[in-house]
Amino acid sequence: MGDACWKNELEEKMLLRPTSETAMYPMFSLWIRSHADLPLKIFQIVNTFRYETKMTKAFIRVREIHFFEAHTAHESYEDAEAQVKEDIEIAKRFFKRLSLPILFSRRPEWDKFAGAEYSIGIDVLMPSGRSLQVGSVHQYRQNFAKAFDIKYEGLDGKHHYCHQTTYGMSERVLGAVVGIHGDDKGIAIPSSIAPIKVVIVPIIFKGHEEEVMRECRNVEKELKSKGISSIVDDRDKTPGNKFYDWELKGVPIRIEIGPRDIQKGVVTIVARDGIKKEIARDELDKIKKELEEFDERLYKKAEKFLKENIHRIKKMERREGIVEIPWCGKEKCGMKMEEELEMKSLGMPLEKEEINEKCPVCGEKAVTWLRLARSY
RNA sequence: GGGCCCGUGGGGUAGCUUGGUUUAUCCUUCCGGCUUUGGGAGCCGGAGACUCCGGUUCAAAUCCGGGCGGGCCCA
Repeated sequence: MGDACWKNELEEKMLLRPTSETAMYPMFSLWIRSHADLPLKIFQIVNTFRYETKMTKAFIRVREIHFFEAHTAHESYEDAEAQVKEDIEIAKRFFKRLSLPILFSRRPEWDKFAGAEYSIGIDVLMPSGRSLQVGSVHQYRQNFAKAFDIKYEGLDGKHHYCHQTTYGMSERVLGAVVGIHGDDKGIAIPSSIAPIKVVIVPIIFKGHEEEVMRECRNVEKELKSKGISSIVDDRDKTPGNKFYDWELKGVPIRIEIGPRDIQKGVVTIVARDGIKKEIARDELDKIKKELEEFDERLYKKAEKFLKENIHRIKKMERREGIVEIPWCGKEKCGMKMEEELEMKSLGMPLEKEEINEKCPVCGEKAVTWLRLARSY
């Protein structure tokens, strides 16, 4: 950041902090005395500022980043490795709940976090065809422990350096939700995070006002008692107007209740993605399943897009989305691919896989696939 | 870091080139009323703006300089 920031007096006084590692690890070295203190797992939410003057993009490239991150310290490399595996499992569950398909890639050496033994990036593919990193897991081994003197006394009575990991995400996750699930009508929010899961729109006809409103209130009350957050839209607007409004805001399910529904003993439900059906008035429990199915459709749609846009290619070839190219593992060849394809490396797939291809740059035997994409 | 563009009611805009007949246009929004309601209804009434500072001029939303804010491309 250098003098760019304090050359001129700022309107707001600000305090700059160094990286989390630098701020936290001197404390780790005080807190950690013996193996009984391990594993140590610290979670924090912290805002970091990046010197971005131009090219900011809401959620995706911001000056103030809202990070949430986990720092762990362990006795052994194996314990730290187990933590990394657990982090990956947590990420799978977390992003699945957001209906976001993700890719794990082990970043190439030249692109790992400085000080890490290795870094795993969690990426999504945005509708623009560009990848977006939404999370990272780092294995630090003893690198930081040695730098910050983080030691514990083991059962053997000797002092050992800890093994550390970190795991973090930011509001980019929201950018991914909005970008991937959004459409021309507005955003679509998976039910797991939708503040309002169901909106009830009364379809009022002259002479049925009270009857319809009463029914709407009853349905609302019932849904709430089942733990489904819902509201009745009783504004003085036409139903069509309300439909557009709630679609813009991304509410997963809309319930329409009019005289016809009451007469038939049903409610009409329409999911944010357009699926419409009637369910019996006394089977409102089914809404829960409808919400799950909505989330699953969001996921499937995004997964289909991701799969259709991952291209395994054997020679240097420009494609939209993400490419996977056989790679010998040499930095020089990786750089060449980045340069020629005008893409950045995401890294290697975590899953080990036999590969009988040749690196298209040097012609030597490939040891892995290298993923590349235009990224944010 | 280099280059380019833009700031007009809550949102979107016209007006700016050629300064003055503009009480600053239109759509939307918001408030009140009547009426209507199964995909953006209608009528009546009301509210709401020239980013800031300086300059030129009889006169500035309009021209000039700067600040602040925003956007895009390149590194």
